[in-house]
Amino acid sequence: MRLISKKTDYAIKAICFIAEAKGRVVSVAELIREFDMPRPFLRKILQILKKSGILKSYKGQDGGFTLAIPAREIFVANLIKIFHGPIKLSRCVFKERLCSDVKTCALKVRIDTIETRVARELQSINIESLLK
Amino acid sequence: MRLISKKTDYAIKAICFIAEAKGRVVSVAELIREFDMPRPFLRKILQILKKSGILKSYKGQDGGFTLAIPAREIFVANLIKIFHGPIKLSRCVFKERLCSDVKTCALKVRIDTIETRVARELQSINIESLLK
DNA sequence: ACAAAATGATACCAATATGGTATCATTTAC
DNA sequence: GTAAATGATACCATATTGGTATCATTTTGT
Ligand code: FES
Ligand code: FES
Repeated sequence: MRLISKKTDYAIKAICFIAEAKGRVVSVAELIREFDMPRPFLRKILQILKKSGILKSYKGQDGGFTLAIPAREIFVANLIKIFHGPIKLSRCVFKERLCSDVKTCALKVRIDTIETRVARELQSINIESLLK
Repeated sequence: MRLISKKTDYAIKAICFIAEAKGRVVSVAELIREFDMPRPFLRKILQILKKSGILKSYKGQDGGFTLAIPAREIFVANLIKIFHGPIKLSRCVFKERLCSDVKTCALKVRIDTIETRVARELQSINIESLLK
């Protein structure tokens, strides 16, 4: 049970590095020189980030990536969502007929509360706040 | 990413039912009559709960399970721990050499804060509070 | 024109965690 | 002694996550 998977973690590190380059185009080659990540895996991650509108990419020699939006507007919650879908920590396995009243189910209510709080906190962490 | 897996959910439901029987011995047969759970899977879960000291078991005809400790003292966090180990939502994939200073790593600090809060809240939900 | 260096797209495989089954041994009540 | 229950254990199925491989496309520099 993890909030931050490897994908998310690699993504955060890469985005931070790209953010610190302040507009200079950063290639995968440069990133793996900096971090110890599997090259093809990182490539896949960056491609997804590009498709999601977090990064801009430049093909060809001297190509690479830059941020597509300011670091201040990229949130950890966004990244988790991109790789793992919406944050849903509980998922009741009992259908209507088994839980006497889903609306007021004590367990569901309490787990949902925790879930909402976690989601809000993850939404409050932006990349800018993680830079040196 | 879920806080409550099927194992945990089944366990909670079963424990609640056993708690509501107020000391009467409850068999797996009775539980699957009440809930729609796969019999061998539920058996495995109950065996683990027994080994963990949550349930007491009685073999032989008319056997089954009762609570080993009061419902008030069984917490959702305990059950998650039994089936999935300690609650660790983050797990940094970067070793010392990559994170400039693990002690003050901004990401780690913030995720750890969330984790601690979640763990505390799950620790505050006991089975008694989930009974009808 | 062409080669080198980069990303784009896509298919595939590996490892792990979770969900679930099957079988036989043991105990107990009647 | 038999039926009905749990104990123990090995095994399998499915989903998620982590990771590789390959080829196509684009761009830069000579
Ligand atoms: S048991 Fe799932 S909502 Fe109550
Ligand atoms: S990157 Fe893991 S502790 Fe900082």
